[in-house]
Amino acid sequence: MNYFIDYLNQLAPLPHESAIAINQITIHKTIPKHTLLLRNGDVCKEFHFLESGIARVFYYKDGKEVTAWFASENQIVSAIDSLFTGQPSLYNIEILEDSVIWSLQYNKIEPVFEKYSGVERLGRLLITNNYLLLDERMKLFAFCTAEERYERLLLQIPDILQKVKLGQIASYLGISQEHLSRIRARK
Amino acid sequence: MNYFIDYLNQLAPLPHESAIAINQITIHKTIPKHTLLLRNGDVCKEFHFLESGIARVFYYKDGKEVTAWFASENQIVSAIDSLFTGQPSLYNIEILEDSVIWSLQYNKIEPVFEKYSGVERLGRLLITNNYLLLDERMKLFAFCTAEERYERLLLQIPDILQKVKLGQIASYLGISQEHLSRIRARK
DNA sequence: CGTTTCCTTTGATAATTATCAAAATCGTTA
DNA sequence: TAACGATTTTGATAATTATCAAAGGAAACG
Repeated sequence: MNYFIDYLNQLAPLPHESAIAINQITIHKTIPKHTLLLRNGDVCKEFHFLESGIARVFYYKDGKEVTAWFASENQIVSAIDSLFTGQPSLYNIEILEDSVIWSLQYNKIEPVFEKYSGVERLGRLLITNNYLLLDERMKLFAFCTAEERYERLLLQIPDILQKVKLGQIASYLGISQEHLSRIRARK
Repeated sequence: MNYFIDYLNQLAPLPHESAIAINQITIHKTIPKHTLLLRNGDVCKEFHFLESGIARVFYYKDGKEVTAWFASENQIVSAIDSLFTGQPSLYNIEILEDSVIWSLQYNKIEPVFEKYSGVERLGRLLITNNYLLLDERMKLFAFCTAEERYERLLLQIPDILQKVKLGQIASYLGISQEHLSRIRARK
């Protein structure tokens, strides 16, 4: 039916009827680069599936932007802290390259959960997946040096250097831009 | 009925029938301190609710123990990375003080999910909660100095100093034991 | 093109934190 | 209470990483 439904379907089989229900609360958009999908302080009400393009999640620390997450094709991006709590988010979501996305309106999903227990399961698997990703990121910080984290990121999103500024990558790795520059120099 | 069911019930209303179903796959145990509930390399097959006592999750890095998580009364502890993937865990789970726990046998939960969609929802909320906790921990590392993280931990588990060795706390905070000792000295 | 602006690299220095070794403290038990 | 083992603190030094400033390059725009 569409990329987003395909993605969900691969997490858990999604009957046609519930696929339609999800489709009805999902908006397909083309977003130009530099768009802010969410500004910190706002409540996040959607989560976005990236059909193509690249996005980053960042927050401000001492007035400076710090990247918390990158998302590229076939990934979910959202401010989960806000989406699930209804509290204003600390995070900003920025589209870095022209992107095609599917935005699911989370405030309309409750009736769909009620009606289709398979969707409830999908929700569980989706958040479980995201938990595991976050756990991976914690382990990466726990086990690996900045240099190793940098190499891992390159494996994960090989063309990230072409699309993202060095300072944004450095803050994602938890180091200063200068330090990342020096790490790259000695290779 | 029991502490664990009470806890679940407060996440989402749990009909009597499904409470019984959960109860049937849950084991109530008293665990003496220093017990290893899970050893790294093993697959985690349960998750544990702490009725009383304290536990920690740790891994080995360069032969040294590093604490990833503390859990105390009314909290869940598990090696979620392994529980949900079936892969061997990097984590160890150790009981630090004599504890009373409820261990849910996760490999028996699938039929319960199938039968009671409310339990599926509970599973979703449970993992969502844990996601938010992990996100908090990430933010703590992102936004706060080791000193602030230490103070936050004291607020969260005030008597942790009485129960846990300093080195274990230091590794949880991401610093050396000596450094934590010095942080404490200048207060 | 030439110029302007933004981004990355390089250099020098300072701050933070780790490491190693030894001393001090605490708790337990003979 | 004395003595032992375990834990924590302290001191000295080294390693890591940040910060600030300036130079070099690359991209964007007239």
